[in-house]
Amino acid sequence: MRSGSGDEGVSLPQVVGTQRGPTCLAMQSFLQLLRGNGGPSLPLPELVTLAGRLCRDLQDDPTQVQPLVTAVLDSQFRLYLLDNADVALVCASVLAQREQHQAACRLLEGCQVPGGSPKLVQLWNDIHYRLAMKRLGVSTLTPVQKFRCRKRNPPPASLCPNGLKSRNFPREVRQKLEDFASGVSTNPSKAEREDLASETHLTTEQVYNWFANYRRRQRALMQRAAPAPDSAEDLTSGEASRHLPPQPTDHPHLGSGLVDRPQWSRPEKSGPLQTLETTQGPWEPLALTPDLSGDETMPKSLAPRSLQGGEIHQEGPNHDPATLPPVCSGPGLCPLAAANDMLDPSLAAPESWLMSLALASSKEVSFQTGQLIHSRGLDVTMRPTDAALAVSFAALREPSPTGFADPPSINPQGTYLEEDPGSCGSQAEQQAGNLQVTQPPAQAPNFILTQSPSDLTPAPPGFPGPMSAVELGQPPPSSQVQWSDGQTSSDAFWGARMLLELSAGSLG
DNA sequence: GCAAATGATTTGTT
DNA sequence: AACAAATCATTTGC
Repeated sequence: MRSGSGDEGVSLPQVVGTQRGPTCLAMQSFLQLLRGNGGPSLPLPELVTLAGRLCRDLQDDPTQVQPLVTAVLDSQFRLYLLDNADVALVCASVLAQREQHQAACRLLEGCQVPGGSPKLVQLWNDIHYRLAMKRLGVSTLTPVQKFRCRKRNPPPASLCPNGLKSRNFPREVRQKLEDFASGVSTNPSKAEREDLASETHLTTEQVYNWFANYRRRQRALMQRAAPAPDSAEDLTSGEASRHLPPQPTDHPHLGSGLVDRPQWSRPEKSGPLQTLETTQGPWEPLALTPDLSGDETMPKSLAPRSLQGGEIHQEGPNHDPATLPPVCSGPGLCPLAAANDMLDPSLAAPESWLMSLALASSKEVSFQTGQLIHSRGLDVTMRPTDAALAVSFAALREPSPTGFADPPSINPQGTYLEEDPGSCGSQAEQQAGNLQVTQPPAQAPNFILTQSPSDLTPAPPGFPGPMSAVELGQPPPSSQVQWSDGQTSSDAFWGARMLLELSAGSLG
């Protein structure tokens, strides 16, 4: 912004290209104009414009700028000339360089630059930084010291007539962006960003940055809320043990708009559960071996692996991603709003339950964080969304009538739900209620199938026998699943229904 | 005064 | 170009 320059369309002596000579022609004529007796031989506005152009062009040349500033400050037209932003900037800068800080500040206070000037504000601040450094006897100021300096020495209103702009976006703007992130997408398309930019009066780049920061910080929040140890030493390190997961309700947007991560808080000792990686890779399979009974230690096959750049790690023969249904990620497949409504971060990681399910069934299970669960061990390919998982989890916490029990041999110390099982229980109840499932308070934080599916024939009371993919409606790659009763449901929720029916014993 | 929040920038990758 | 990650600078809340 060059407010106050106003040098377009005025025929003035050329300065550029001649400024290196000791006798700048333009400046010589300018100095002569300044010395005019009784009034300038050039109309005042043009004189001001010429002064501004000279100052701008010569500002980096001390040998030229010094006499120029002296001439301006000694001129009878000083007050007019200083209303040009470039003149004021150069003059104040020179004064500041001469350690005449007070004079520079008075000059800046006195100039009336139309519309203000960010550069002059910056200079004003720089001058006060220097004064503060001098006072403190330091060579640099910390950002906070600078901030306080600015607060103590606000720039004159004439330099920023519209007031100092807040660095943060207005509340309404942020609200709009957050609404979009939680209700539509955290990753808006270019067209959507352009729409948002015009709605919020931000630039598309600002909108992009906002969503990038949003995604990043939501992930960080999740990682902080649900630290999954990468290694044994992580479990004992101060960093890992210092921060307990914050209450999810403290973060109104936690769980809103996060489409690539599960939202549940995770107990610290989540043991063999896969670390939540930040990748958005389509799959993060985890091959489980069935011989975990009674052993709390992490099996080798469960050692966390880093997953870089969405690379797919496959360790089991049944985990060819090409044969798996597509990740539920489209808005049509995973109604985000519904997911968010049902999502409850306070529920312990539902992967735990499904892992247990698979463990007990002596089969393999692999899962991708939050979006996809694949348990071929049950002849089921589950693709619930986060919401479905939450519901599934809630339903599965019903231990006895569904054939679930607490085999201490597999998960002897309630590893998955160590913290505050009571609150989890009430949450589970609430979640289950959303699907008309009566959920008693959780009495045992861990459950497991007592038998593998192959041993479940005949099924225990209320529990279905081994289920084939056909019986359960192996999810086609499409978005609809047909159930045995003829109903169809989107695959966003069929995993939940499967588990609900499973737990209610209505399947099979 | 400190920590957290926030917007922007830089760098590297796909 | 889009994106993630790391980082910086600034602002805010306590």
